[in-house]
Amino acid sequence: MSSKNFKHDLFDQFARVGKAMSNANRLELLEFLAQGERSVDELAKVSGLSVANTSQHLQQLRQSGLAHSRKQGLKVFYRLSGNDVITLLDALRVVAENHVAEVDKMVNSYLTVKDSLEPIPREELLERVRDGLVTVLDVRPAEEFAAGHVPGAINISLNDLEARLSEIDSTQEIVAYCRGPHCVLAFDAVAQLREKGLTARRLEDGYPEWMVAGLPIEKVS
Amino acid sequence: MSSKNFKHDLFDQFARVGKAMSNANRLELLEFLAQGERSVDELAKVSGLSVANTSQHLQQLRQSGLAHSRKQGLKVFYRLSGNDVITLLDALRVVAENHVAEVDKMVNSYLTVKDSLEPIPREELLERVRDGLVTVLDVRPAEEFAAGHVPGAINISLNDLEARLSEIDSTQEIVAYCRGPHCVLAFDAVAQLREKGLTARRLEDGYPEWMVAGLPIEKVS
DNA sequence: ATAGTATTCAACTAATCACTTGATTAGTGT
DNA sequence: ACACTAATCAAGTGATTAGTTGAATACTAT
Repeated sequence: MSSKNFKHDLFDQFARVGKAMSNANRLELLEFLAQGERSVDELAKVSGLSVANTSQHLQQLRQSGLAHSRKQGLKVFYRLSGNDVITLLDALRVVAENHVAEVDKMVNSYLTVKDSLEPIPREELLERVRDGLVTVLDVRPAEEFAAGHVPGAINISLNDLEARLSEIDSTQEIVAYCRGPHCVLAFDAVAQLREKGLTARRLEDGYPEWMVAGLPIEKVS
Repeated sequence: MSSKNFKHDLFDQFARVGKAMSNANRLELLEFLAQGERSVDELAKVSGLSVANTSQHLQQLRQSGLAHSRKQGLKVFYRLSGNDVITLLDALRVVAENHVAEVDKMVNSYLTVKDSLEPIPREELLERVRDGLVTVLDVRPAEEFAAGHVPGAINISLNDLEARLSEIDSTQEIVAYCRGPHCVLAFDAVAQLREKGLTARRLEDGYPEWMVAGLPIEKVS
């Protein structure tokens, strides 16, 4: 094999991974997979894609090395092939945030009051949880919460938030998080809570980033 | 803007960055850009693509936010938009190495004697340079060397290596590096040096990674 | 002005991609 | 064996992509 071809073939392999991340629907599927293992029809439901389409996207993710699959009975479960994939997705997000003008514009315009929603970094949250100063609110669906969450967090999915508002200690600051740094659930939750007069902020990242950072996690047994 | 659309639009923006990395030629251009600013025709020459094709790829990189351009006289110079792009490319490489079977196979088969070429990590090299134990060899072309290199490194491009072998202190271990973790120049250099009976190893990363890690660098003034 | 160089633009072709639809395979429960 | 469900496959459509070629633009030097 000549050095020239070796080089090009190698870049071709890297490009396969890039291709896997070149489609919005696949990126959304990857974000769901970052929460934990999921079956094809769960992913189809939650992403709003047809089952056949979802299946095809997932197969591409598997072929590019980003995901693994496992068959159990009727169902096929997909999962990320490793935590390095979460690191890669976050690197993608960081670059997009820093250099794609539209991303910054979108994030800011979706949240009219940007400054007051200044997100709290992981380490700071960990400290304040230790000191008992904050209520941590996980606004993801119950299944995702069950698969792993920030220690001490309470789980109220966004849909139920209004109804279950009384469960939240309104004297403490609330820190909401969900699937990732731009997951809208947390943005919406903070907006709702602030409307009710509570003090609320957003965690800078989501659960997958917390987990990859090696911070303590808790699971429903 | 509904939350559903916000989410999808955001992933669409992320996908633009993924698209930029979904093509082998663009990834190769990005690796060259990671060495420093380059004009379109330099990039065309070194990548072996036509000028028009190179120009179009570079425009895509600019539109996706990965690169910036600057016109000076007749020439247009492109550069990476930030060091976070190097971080992203490395995250891509890591995932490909870990999960794309072909990458591992290719890297190992190109170098028949893998174990003896065990690369040396950045920090270890830095120590050994301080202690004066190794000769650091930069096998990139002179222009890239000039734009920045590891302190104390000598520059002999791969083509000239055989002719300039006498310039190398054959009593010391030699550590070769080039553009990135898989840059073949360093692989080839190590193979050549070993053939001549010298002790040679490869730096684990290339110059861009060294620079992003915040380690000291040296430039030709 | 004129010639020369670097880059981009515009038009086109072949290949690949995203998605739909309907059929097919694999496993479960009766 | 039969019906049912989850997932995949196969074929087809319209859209996008990578590349070529030749013309157009922008700047420099004579």
